[in-house]
Amino acid sequence: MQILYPTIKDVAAKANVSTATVSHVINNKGRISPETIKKVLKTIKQLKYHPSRSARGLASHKTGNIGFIVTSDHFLKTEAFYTRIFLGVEFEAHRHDYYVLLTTTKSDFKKGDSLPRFVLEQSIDGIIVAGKIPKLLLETLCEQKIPLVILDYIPKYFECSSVLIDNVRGGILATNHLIEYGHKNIAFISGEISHSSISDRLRGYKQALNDSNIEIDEKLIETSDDYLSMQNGYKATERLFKKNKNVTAIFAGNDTIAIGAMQYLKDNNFNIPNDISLVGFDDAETNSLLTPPLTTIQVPKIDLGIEGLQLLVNIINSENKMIKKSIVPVELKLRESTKPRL
Amino acid sequence: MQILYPTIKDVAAKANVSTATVSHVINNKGRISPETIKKVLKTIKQLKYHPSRSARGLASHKTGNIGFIVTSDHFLKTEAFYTRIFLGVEFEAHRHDYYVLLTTTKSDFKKGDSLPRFVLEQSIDGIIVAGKIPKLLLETLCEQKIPLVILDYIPKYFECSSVLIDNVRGGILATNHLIEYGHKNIAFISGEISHSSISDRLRGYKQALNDSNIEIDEKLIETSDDYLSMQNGYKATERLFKKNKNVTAIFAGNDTIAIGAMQYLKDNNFNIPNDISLVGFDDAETNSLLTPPLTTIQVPKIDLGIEGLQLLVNIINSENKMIKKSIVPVELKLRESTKPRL
DNA sequence: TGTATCAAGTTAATCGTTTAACCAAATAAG
DNA sequence: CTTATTTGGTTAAACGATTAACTTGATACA
Repeated sequence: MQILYPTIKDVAAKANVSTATVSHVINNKGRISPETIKKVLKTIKQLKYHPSRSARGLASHKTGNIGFIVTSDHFLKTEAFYTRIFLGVEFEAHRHDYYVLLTTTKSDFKKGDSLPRFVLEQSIDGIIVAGKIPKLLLETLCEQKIPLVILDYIPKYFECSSVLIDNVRGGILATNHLIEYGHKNIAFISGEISHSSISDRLRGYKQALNDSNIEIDEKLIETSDDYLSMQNGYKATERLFKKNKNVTAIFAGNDTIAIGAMQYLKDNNFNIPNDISLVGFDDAETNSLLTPPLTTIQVPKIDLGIEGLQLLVNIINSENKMIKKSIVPVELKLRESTKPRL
Repeated sequence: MQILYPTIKDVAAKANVSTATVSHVINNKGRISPETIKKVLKTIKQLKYHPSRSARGLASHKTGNIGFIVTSDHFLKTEAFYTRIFLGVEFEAHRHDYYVLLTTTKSDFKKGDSLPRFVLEQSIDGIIVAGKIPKLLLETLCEQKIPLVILDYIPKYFECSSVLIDNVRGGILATNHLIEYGHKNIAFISGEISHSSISDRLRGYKQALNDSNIEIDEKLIETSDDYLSMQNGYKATERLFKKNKNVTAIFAGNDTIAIGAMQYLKDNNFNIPNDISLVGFDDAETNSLLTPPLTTIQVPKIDLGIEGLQLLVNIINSENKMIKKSIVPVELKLRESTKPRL
């Protein structure tokens, strides 16, 4: 029933060489004369031959697949964010002739829980981890000695290759923007403050204030470790205004928090941007649909994925499995939720 | 360097049986006594053995992978829509122990262009096609005799297994909702009218009007074959109002078109929903962020993916490769962009 | 008692590559 | 003119499963 694909034997027979020669031509190995190479390549083309992945995998222990791991929590709650990273990875993988196997994992990985199937069944050559995953899982993965790159998260007490967003710089950009617009009472609100990305944004905020000789007022910093949801953005803003009456600008830890803040401000008859300027941090692509459109720090999620895959491919192809790190830049995306203070 | 995984031989040796017996136990084939099964399973657990995908693939011609094809155009322009479908497929694949290989393809597939790599390299057991893809590509895929399911699109002059959204019913629901709200001059606007999904929505619109004995006014129908973009939604609304002054409600072919319409209406000082009621058709998840939140027909994209994968697995496992079709229901999602006409 | 039948496994070929080890002819070196 | 080295391959053994065909001992049947 299934169509019969030509095998390496067919090519070898037709080209009057051994299968080893064909294999060598395909993989640019061994010593083959230019004429033979030409002849073999021509035959491959004629027969429309493509080596079987399974056979290659079995013989060479290279599968041509990359595993992509993200916790199901993250994926569901911040879908657009991780989806775009995945897309970046997938896009770049395509260029490098890899396929990406996506899997989600529980965020409460326990001892005895089994690793993603693609690890156990040895159907990947490397792993990309997107965002925070349980420490134990990460450790277990590293024990497998499979090349691994982690995106958008630095585990504490742990070294591994990673690609990060320049969160500190993003925090500085956002805060400086508000400072330049003449704001002095600039608040920072967020959830998940223990996540490296968020705490880095806060660090950027503080640094920018420092650099402008504005005193850091802890009452203007309203953080928690709750999830980055609209609800928690709403609540954080509520708490902020309970403690503080004279806020004129808010830098939110991410866009979802910002949308929650927006909601609170609308409910309490604050006008954005006339009364309050608001800056987010880009986890979503839909900010331009908001009223008013949200000024934010733009995170190149696709690029993050691309960079991650490139790094991984580098590691796979290099002998010395050294740890490499990379940081992708961010920029301010000016929209209508911020306004110079008169 | 790489950790050494146990092979079927290790299991066989330790359990004092042949590799064939182990294989039979794993695959529930052959005649093995309960005690032997128990013994083998125990050994497998002890050694933490997992069969290698590559080896299995080579020997049995089953890869455990599913290919997912979408045109890059669609994916980029309607990312959230296809992403969610992909997520549904991926989710269900996980349950069936499959992995999904995603690939994008150009929307102008020509004779001589090569098929997705996973087809050529035989690294998939079945294919899911999401949305409209070039006819020639679809035909070429079908020639390969690989089980295939197409989602959210029916090619003309072509039979294959598919899962579709109940677009006609969606059109009826949207239109009936407006009728029940007392609207008479209900417009339909859209792009891509030649796409089966859109033309079905229009059919639903017409049928609903008919059923309520409202005459169909062609001047109230403003369609084109342009892409479903906000810009084209804007333009379509503009054209609509040029021809027509007394529209009180608009049913848009999808949410993006609706957002474009919203923009036009705002720019021209129409109030939604007081002056004009607006209904979309759900391609996005972000409608609740709009002002006002958009009433729409909710499309269960995740379910569409799930259903698609189930159908595909059915086909893979069944002897007779007959064509199966499935339709997923839609429902009205009431928000604030529609209002009873006084 | 002799012969089928059946249960429970085993043997060995096979899937389509890769690759270490080998080889023959040509060239280079001394 | 030998002997070493290089060039351009080939041979055959893996890789780790699956599976058709076979075996062997037990049971059933006539």
